[in-house]
Amino acid sequence: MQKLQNIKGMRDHLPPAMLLRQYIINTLIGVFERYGFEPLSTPVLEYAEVLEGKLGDDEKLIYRFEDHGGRKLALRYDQTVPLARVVAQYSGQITLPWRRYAVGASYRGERPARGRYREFWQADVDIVGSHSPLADAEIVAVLSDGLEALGFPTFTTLLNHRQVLGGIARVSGLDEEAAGGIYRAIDKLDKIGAEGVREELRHSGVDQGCADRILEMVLLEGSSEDTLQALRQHLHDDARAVAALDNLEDILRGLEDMGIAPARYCLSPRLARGLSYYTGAVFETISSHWPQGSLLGGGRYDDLIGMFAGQRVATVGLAFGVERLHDVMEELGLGPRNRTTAQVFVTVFGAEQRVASLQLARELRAAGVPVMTALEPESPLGKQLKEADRKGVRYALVLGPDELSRSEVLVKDLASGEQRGVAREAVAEALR
RNA sequence: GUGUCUGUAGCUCAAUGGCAGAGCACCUGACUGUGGAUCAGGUGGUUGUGGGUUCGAGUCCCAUCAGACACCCCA
Repeated sequence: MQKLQNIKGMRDHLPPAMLLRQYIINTLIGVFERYGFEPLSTPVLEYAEVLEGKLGDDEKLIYRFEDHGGRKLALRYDQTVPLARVVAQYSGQITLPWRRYAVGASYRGERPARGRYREFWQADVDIVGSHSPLADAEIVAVLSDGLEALGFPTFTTLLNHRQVLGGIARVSGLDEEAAGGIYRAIDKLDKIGAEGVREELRHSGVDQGCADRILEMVLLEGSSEDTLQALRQHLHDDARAVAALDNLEDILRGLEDMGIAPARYCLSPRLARGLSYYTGAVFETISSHWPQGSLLGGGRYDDLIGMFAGQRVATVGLAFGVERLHDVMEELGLGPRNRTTAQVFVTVFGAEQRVASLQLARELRAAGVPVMTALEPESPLGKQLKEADRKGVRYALVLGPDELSRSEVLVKDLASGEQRGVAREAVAEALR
């Protein structure tokens, strides 16, 4: 018999963890659907060639398999490539622009860390087929509303644009192609400080004057409007950067018009992200409670979704990482503290009262109250109450001879210890 | 993928190279219509796994698996 253990980076989710996970997922789905996003589900397995050639260096992280027929398969790496496949495969059945969400597992053979696993769930939202800055704004709005619905007290979404970074590189006289390392250095500003970035830039072969110019732009702080104006002055010679700043201004106005609290977002020229497939706006949410890095992120990627269709399909989206949210919420004590699904435990006093108790449970369920019943009518009441308490059920109901003779039910609040007799027909109401 | 650290009862952790232990949890009872508190008793281990050194290994060495942290990258 093999030792029982999990595959590295893959976890079991026991009921307490599962209850919080489901709360997170259900809460997010609620927000998505209030914006009119539609659900999509695709298989966890894809033909390997569907995933190949889209991820660059990350390709080695893909889990690959052969099935019994020798077909080369792969576990999906994210929800984005499957979306691209669906958009191409069902073009006749999909009306653009399409707001779609997908919740499910993806797999990456990375080194696991806190908030980062080899099997992980994402709640992914995208708007497919729209260039509008309102689409970008709406994704950020969904992000904001989602985190607020989950009860996050503080978070900020940093906004930037790929062509703002490109402009910063260009006006500093750098080869854009070779600028990847520079973006990564810039992105680390908050972690390693201005001098750390200067050091890294120098290592990348950037001369002192260039580094100073880059840092001057990247260190801009303050209101989004001020940052925007300052960047316009620095980048006014670069047409693509100017267009990007116009786009960011439109997105910011969209957020304002949508009524998203200004404290929730901020223009940040230092935000870089992976950038491998982003083509426009990028964003990333940070929280002081998650020093490990970004809570979630996303952006516009106009080239990726259309690749199977053979045309550009403007798309903007983001992914909520369920495990990461779960780990942060657990640390912060956010979310419901339920340890079980049942709100009520119906005891069975004895053989004589068994029918009455089971029928009461049925009535409560019909009224929408989640109920679990005692399975051992012979066991003493104390033991049944103990079971209810240990399961974490809020109320215990007792239907003994005394209660039955008065057509009452004893309702005991296991948290406070208070108990009272309630008329049988009023029990469901009393438990609300 | 690189580096550092950790792994002993269900959980949190003790044990100088020399008899594997405690607290909590769990089970039973004190308590035949009342859970939590208290008291008494009890169950529970191939010390992650496989090798090696040694008279003797939880302890030292090697490998491996898993976890944590910092890089890398990301949800």
